[in-house]
Amino acid sequence: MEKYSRMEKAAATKEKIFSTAVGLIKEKGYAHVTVSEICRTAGIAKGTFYVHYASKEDIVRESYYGDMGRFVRQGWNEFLERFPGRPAQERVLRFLLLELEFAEYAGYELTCLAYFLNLGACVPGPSEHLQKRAFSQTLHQEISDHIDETRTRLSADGIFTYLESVVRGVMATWCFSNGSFSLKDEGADYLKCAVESIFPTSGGGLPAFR
Amino acid sequence: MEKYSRMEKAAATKEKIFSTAVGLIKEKGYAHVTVSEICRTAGIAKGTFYVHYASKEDIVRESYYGDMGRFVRQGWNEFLERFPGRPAQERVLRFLLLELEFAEYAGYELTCLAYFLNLGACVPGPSEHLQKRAFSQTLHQEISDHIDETRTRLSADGIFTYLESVVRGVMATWCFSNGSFSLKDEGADYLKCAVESIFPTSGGGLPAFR
DNA sequence: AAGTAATGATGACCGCAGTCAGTGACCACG
DNA sequence: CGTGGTCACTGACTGCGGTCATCATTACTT
Repeated sequence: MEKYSRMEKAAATKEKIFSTAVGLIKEKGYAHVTVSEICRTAGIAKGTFYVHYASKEDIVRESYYGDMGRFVRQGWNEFLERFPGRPAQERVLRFLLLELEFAEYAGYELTCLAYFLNLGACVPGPSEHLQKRAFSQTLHQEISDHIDETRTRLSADGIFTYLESVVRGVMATWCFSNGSFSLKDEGADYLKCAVESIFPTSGGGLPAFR
Repeated sequence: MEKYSRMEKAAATKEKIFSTAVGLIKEKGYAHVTVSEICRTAGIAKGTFYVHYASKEDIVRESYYGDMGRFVRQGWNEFLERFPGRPAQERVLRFLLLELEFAEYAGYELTCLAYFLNLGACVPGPSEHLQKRAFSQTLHQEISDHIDETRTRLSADGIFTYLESVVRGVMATWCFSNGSFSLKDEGADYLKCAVESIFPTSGGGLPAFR
């Protein structure tokens, strides 16, 4: 074994905890994995887990939002490349759809759980800081860029909040209903409805994508 | 003490648990109240708690959604009385607003918690059954009654789901942001936006109410 | 009245997430 | 060197939510 600095060793430990935990959770489901089991499998002490993560939930949050960020970024770039210069309505809708698609891709349980845990983070009090999703910047920018094409009283910030709220709400409904409808189809209808009420329709549906 | 039947005794015990728990939670906050403490205060054994309630969370669910039902029903009747024969858009908007108003009335912590716990009920698996909110029937009926006035591809069911999703999403955003904006003002703007995209505007804003 | 079933109530017990006082390897500085 | 301090790491421990075999009392049956 090579010689590592303390920092490198710590980083390696954290990574080992993370990958072990994600593996176990994917294999057996979040509820059926205990922190002790993660530690046993990773070959570390329980206390070490809490050196690197504040809670069991932290693992899911980091995993889910990390993956979501990658997924959305990649899908967005792909869209821009294949369909450059599309109208604002379509661009915004496409972005929002990516979020829904990721939820469906990640699966019902994880989505519900991530939503749940993130919400849990704000339950105790205003002390906790909430996950800021970097990729949301893209949507915000997109809206600001086309604010003159909108027909609404809402400001750019308002539109952003409104649209993100709709996405959240649809996902929550999906969770509440035990994932009983298709986010990609029915969910997309709702998003379309919301986006069209902000950005005027410019003829034709969405071109096929994926 | 009078002679009670078994059922009456059981009901009294359940009520005692409920009122004790709600009292303690309002006093110290959900996270700082333990089931053991509730039992000690109510003068019953821990096992008894679980005879009447499936979990600590059940208390909050029952309390929150019970209050919400009463609040919405009362507000709705009041509205119908004072403003009979209003157009569909306004009626629907008013109903949705009542849900938001209740959230603000119940306060940030409880709302967030109720949302959180309800979502938690669907995390483990599809076995759990979700709280059916009786008062939602009213909104569903309202939409069905005015389905011919709408301008959208969505069915009555779709509109219902869509609008409820928007409410949910706005509430979630409010929770995520630590209750940093006014549901009654900013939240209402979002709802208006959603309702207007379904029901055509028929002149004038909402008349003052409350 | 005697036997039996049903049900509310019990509290010792379990497994879990999370804690904390302590240990030892590493690192900066004299 | 050595030595004092830092930091990753440890695991026995705590307190919690939740369970379950059991009891006690009421209600039903014959």
